[in-house]
Amino acid sequence: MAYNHQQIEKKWQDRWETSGVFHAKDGGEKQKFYCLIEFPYPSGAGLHIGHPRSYTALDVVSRKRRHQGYNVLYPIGWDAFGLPTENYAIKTGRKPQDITRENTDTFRRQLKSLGLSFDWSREVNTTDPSYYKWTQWMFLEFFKAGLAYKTSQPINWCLSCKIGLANEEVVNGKCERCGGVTEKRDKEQWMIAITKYAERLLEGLDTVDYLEKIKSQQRNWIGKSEGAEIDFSVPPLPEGGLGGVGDSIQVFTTRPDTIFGATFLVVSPEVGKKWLDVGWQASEEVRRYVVESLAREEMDRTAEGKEKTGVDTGVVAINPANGKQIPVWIADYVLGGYGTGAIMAVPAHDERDFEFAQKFGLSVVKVIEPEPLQEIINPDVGISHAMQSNVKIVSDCFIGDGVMVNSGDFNGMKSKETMWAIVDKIGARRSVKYKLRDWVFSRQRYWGEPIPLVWCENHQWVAVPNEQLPVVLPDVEKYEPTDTGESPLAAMSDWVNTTCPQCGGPARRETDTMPNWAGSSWYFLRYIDSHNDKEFASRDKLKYWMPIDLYNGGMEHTVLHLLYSRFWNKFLFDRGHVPVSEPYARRHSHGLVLAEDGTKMSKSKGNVVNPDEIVRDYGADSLRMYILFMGPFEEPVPWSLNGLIGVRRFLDKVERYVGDWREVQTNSEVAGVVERSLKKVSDDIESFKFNTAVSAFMSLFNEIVESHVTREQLKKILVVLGPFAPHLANECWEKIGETGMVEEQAWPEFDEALLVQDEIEMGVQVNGKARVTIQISPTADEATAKQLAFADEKIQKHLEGKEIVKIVYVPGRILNIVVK
RNA sequence: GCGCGGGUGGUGUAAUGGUAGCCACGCCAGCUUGAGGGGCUGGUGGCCGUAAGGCCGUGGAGGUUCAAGUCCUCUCCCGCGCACCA
Repeated sequence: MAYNHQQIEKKWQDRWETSGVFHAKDGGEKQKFYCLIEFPYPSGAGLHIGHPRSYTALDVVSRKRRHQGYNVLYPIGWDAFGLPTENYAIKTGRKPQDITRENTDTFRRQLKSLGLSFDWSREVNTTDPSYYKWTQWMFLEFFKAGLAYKTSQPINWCLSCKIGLANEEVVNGKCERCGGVTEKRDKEQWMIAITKYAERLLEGLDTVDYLEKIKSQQRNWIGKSEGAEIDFSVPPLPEGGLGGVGDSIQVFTTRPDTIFGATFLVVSPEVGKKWLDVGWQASEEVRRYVVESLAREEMDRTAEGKEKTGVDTGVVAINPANGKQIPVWIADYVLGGYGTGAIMAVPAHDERDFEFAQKFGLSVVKVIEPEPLQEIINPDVGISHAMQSNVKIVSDCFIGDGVMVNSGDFNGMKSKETMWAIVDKIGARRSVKYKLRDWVFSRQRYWGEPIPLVWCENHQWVAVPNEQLPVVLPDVEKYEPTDTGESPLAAMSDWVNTTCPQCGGPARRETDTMPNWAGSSWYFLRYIDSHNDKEFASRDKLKYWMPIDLYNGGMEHTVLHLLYSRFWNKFLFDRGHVPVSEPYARRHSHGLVLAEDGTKMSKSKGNVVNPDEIVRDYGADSLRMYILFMGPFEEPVPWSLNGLIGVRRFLDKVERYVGDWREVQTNSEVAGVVERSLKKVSDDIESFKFNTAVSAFMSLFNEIVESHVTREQLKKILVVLGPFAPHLANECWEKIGETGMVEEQAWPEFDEALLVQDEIEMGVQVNGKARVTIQISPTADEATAKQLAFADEKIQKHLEGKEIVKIVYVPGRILNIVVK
C-alpha cells in the first residue's frame, strides 16, 4: 500500500480535536444546520460495520455544509439503557453502570478512528442522572397533563425476559428482543396517551420531508379508518334472561353503505365477557367459548389461515336499515381492542364475514353490484383490459364500490355516494378509529429511568417535586427480574419507602422503570444544550437549532422511535417547551450492510466484519469511501472486502497523483472534466447518491491521470474530496504546500461556462437502432448534424436504396433517421 | 390480503423517454527485477464471424412512441412493513 494510513489518520484526527473545528456555535451570523444520526446503543459487541454507513453519509453532508459556511451541529451520544446490558450484568454479576462505561469507551474510540466530524463536546448519555433527570421531568409533564395514567390491563408478557412489552414490541406473538413466547397478563402499567395525538401525528406528516415509504409506514401504523358507529337494537326476549347485553349493540363499520346486507352481528369474546360479568344468562356453550378464546394467546388467535370459530349467542338484533331480525354471534375474529369490539357482518361484501357465513350457514345478501362495464373502461387502455379486470368481479364476495341493490330507497345509487346518507337516515354517527394504541410505558426491570412517582394512601400517585429530581437509580444487589412481575427495585425497601411530598406521610416509590424509548424520544433536544443544569435546554438555543434539518437512521426505527419522538416533541410543543411541532424537517433511512453472502451479519454465523480491523488494515478513508460506494444508500447491500480494496486502490492512486503532481499554469483540456465531475459530486451529496458521487471521483482521476492540473484545480478537487476521505485530502493539501486545513476552505463555485461541453459524442440511429456516433456541438443545428451523419460510410450503407421518411433530431441527444 | 420498494453482465451497480451496462469487483492477456490480494496497459453482456460487421439483449406478455430499462395495461418473482383493524 502506497501511503501509511495509520500515521496520517492519527495526525489529522489529533489536529481536528485540538483545533475544535467541528464544534458548533450556539448562534452567530452563520445559518444553522442541525444534522442528526440515531445515537447508538453501546452494545458489548462494539461498533457494527453498519453504523458507519449512516454516520459517514451524514458526515459528508455535515462537512459539505461547513464548507458552505453553515454553522453545523452534528452531535453524538449513547442510548445506553436497555436489556442486553442488564442481562450481561446479571450474567457477570457486574454493575450495568460499569459495563455501560466500558462499552461507551469502546464505541467512542471506534467512532473517533473513523474521522467523523462529531461535536464531541456535546456528548450525551441517557443513563447519566444529569440526563435522565430531564427524562423524568418530561414524564412528569405527561403525568401533570393527564396523559400518563396507570391502568390494569392485559399486557404482553415475555416469559423469558420477564418483562411487559408494548404492542409494538411483540412480533407475531413473539418478543421482539429475544424471540421468546409472550402471553397476556393483567398488570398495572403506566400508559401514555399517544392516541390523543393520532390525528396530529398523521397531519404532521404532510408538513415534513421524509422518504415516502417512511411516511406510509407511519400512516399504516396509526391506521386511521373513517366510518360510522351504528346501534343495533336488541328486543327483549319474552322469556327474559338477557340481562347484561343491554338494549342495543354498537358496531363500527367503514362500509355503512352495505348495511342492508348485514345478516348477522359478531361481537368479540371480550365484549361477551363483559356481558357475562354483568349478568347475562348465556348458554354453557357460549360461556365456554368466551373463556377459552380469551385464554388463548394472541398469536394463536390471529394466526393466518386459521379456521374461523364462533358460537351463536341466541340473542337477536334489529338491522336499523331494514328492520330485520338478525342473529348475534360471538367469534374471536372480531378483536376486542378495536372499534367497539363488535361488527355488523356483511358476508356478501367482506371476505372474513363471508368465510364465517359459509362455515356456519348464515345467509348472504348481495347489496352492491359492480359498476356497469362502460364505467370502468379506461380510454387509455381499451376495452380488452376492461374485460379482463371485470373477470375478477365475478366471485361470491365483492369488496369494491358499485351500484346499490336490495337496499330499499337506495337502490340504483352509487355505493360511494350513499355512505353518509345511509348513516344519517338510520341515525348512526360518523366515527373515526385508529389502530394506534396507548403506549405501555412501564417496565419491571432495573436498567431504566425510575418513574418519579410516589404512592401515598391519601393522595394516590404524587409526582416527585422537580427540585428532587433526578430520582437516582439505586445500587441493588441483584438485577434479576422477578416472576411476580415486580422490578428488582421493589426489593430495596430503603429506597422504596419514602414520604409523600404532599402530606409528609409514609409513601412508596413506583418501582417500575421506563422503556428505553424514553431517553431516545428527546435526546436531540439535549444535544442543543447538553450541559445545562437548569433546563433540559435553553429556550433561545432550542429556537436557534430546531428543527433538525436532516435526520438519518435505520428503517427498523421508522415506526416506533420516529413516532414516539414525534409525539414526545409535539407534546412538549403544546406545553410551550419547544419551539416547533415537528422535530425532523427531513428524514432519510439507510439500508443494512449485509454479510458477503447476502445474509444478515450475526455473531453466531461468524460473518461479522470488525470495523477496527478494516480501519487498521485499510484505513478509515477506505472504509468511509467504500461504504458510500457499495450501493444505493437506502438499499441493503452485501459487504465485499474486494470492493473495499478497490476503493483503497483508488485512494492510493489519488495519493500518487498528488505526489507526482507538477504545478502547471493552465490546463484547459481537463478544466471541463474537473468542473463537471466535482459538480456531479456536489449534487449527488444533496440527493443522497453517494455511490455515484464516489464513482464520479474515480472517473475524474481516470481522466486526469495522464496530465497535471493547475493548483486551483487540484485544490478544488481536494476540497470536494475532503468530506469523503478527510485524512487523505488534508495530507495531500499539506503536501502541495497549502496551509491550514481542508475543513477551513470554502466549497467551490462551479463555472457555468466550463460545465457545458462544446463537443460531445452523439449517437446516430437508423430506425431507432444505434449505428454510429458523431462528434458534434450539443447546440449544433439539424443541418450540421445531418451533414455529419450522412458523411459517415456506415450510415450511407444503411440508407442505401431506402427512402428517408423522417428525421428526428434532438440537439445534444440523438439523431434518428427513419427510412422505408 | 393491504401498503411500500425492487427484478439490468459472473458480482455490487449506473443510465433528465435519446448510443444499455458509468464506476468498481472478478476474470483474461501483456508489460514491469520487485515474493506476502504490488503497479501499469489492453480486453471482458450473449450468439454468429478470422475480421469488418451483423443479430439478440434490462423477469414475462402486450401497448404508446421516430425512439422504452425508463411511460401505460396485464402478469410472474423477490425484499420490507402491516395484517381477522370490520
